Amino acid sequence: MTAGSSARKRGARAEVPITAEAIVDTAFRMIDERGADAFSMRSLANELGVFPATLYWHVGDRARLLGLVELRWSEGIELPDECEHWRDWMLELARRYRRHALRHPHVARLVSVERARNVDTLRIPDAIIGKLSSLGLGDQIVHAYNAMMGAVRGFVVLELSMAIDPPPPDDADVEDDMRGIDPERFPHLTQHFHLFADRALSVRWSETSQYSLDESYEYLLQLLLDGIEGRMKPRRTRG
Amino acid sequence: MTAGSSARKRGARAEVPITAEAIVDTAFRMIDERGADAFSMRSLANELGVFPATLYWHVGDRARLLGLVELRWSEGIELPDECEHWRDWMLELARRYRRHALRHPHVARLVSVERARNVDTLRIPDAIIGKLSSLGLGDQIVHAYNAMMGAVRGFVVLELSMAIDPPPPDDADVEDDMRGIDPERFPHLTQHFHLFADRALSVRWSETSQYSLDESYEYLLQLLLDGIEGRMKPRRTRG
DNA sequence: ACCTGAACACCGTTCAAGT
DNA sequence: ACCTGAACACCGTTCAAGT
Repeated sequence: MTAGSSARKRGARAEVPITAEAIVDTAFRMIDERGADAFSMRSLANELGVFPATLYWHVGDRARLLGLVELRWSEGIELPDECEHWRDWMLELARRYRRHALRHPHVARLVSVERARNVDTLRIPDAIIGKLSSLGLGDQIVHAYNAMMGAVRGFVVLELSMAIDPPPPDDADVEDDMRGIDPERFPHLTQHFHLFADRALSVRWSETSQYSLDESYEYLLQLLLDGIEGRMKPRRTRG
Repeated sequence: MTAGSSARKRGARAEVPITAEAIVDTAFRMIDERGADAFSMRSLANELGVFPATLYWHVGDRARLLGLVELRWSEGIELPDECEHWRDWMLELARRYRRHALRHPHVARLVSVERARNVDTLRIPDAIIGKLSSLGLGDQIVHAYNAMMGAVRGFVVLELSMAIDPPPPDDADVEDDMRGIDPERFPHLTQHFHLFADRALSVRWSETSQYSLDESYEYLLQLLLDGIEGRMKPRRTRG
């Protein structure tokens, strides 16, 4: 009984037939509940009660499987109603994106980090382009798109990697890191430490910080949307 | 001669002594020149002519080694002169950061993606905080910092992952993907395809696209800096 | 202090062979 | 068409033992 508990005869079919869908399902659940480290082609096969080679028959290789997991994940994001004003629409989409990522941090991180062979939907990109195209941005539309996409997705990826990677689990190093930073080398951080402690990218340690980055995210979105708005009308680019 | 070409006697020292520095050096070079896949603790040990266990004695484990590689990489970023106006200073730093990342794409991606045990300098964060603190942002300073950090680093990470992950190497799929997108499902992308083709995040395929994201990056930076500037004076947040 | 040699417990992927 | 069983070529990490 190398694969699962019910040893099948060589070449016999599984009693409950394995499908690509069931594989993606289980992979998603494993990553979501037990973390990325608990997932491998072998552990997944074991969970399903089949041999690893079976997975390869159904979904290709690991990269393609992760592509399918990414697709399943992204389908969980619902687009806001079309009727909304573009600014509220964009704001709401960005919020939903981040909320969905924080709800499935392990999945969101793994698929955005590993070379997943793209089964990319273009569903969300297309919707964003649609909204932006009505703003009279001209050829700048592609830059507005890239700026939104890069900043929003990037922010969330960084947030996830801080939330997931356990910083060196040296017990009460918290206090050490806190007041232990060298005021000579890092004078500005020292001075404003009360504002940044456990609240800023690169200055965070407790994996589930009591302080979320909610406000910073909102701040970023306002910067982006204000900026795009300011470039809409034939008002000059700067000044 | 399992390790290197010159077989040493059991327990004998290496003729050229291995140091932590030499290990980080070689790791950096391997990742930089041959890509992340060519790097492993074993392949690195092999390159240095020692057994894997030697590395563990000098640098701890893989996560710590990557932390050191990250540190080495980040040291290659020089801070702009202090005398510059804050806006030009910030702009220049952001440009240098991206330039440095694009110069060492494999290193920059691997260390930003893998759980590297943080040997983080806080050199750059401290400098950024210093600049921001002179703008009269009040408590918003932490959000300005997070927004800049998240958007800039995030944009670059996404750009790198598109540049590195070889999209399915199906020869002239370029043309297939180009006009092959379903106009029913993705009407907006279809309509503005000439603007986005190979020029936008999620809509890029050739790994060394002739179109860079330079302009989009500049656009993003202007949005961010304009926004921060607009929130400096006791001028109201919106309107 | 520094390194070997071997072992442990894993990986992803391929493939002939079975039903 | 679908799955087994075994193999190939790797991993990261640990540890007793040597010098």
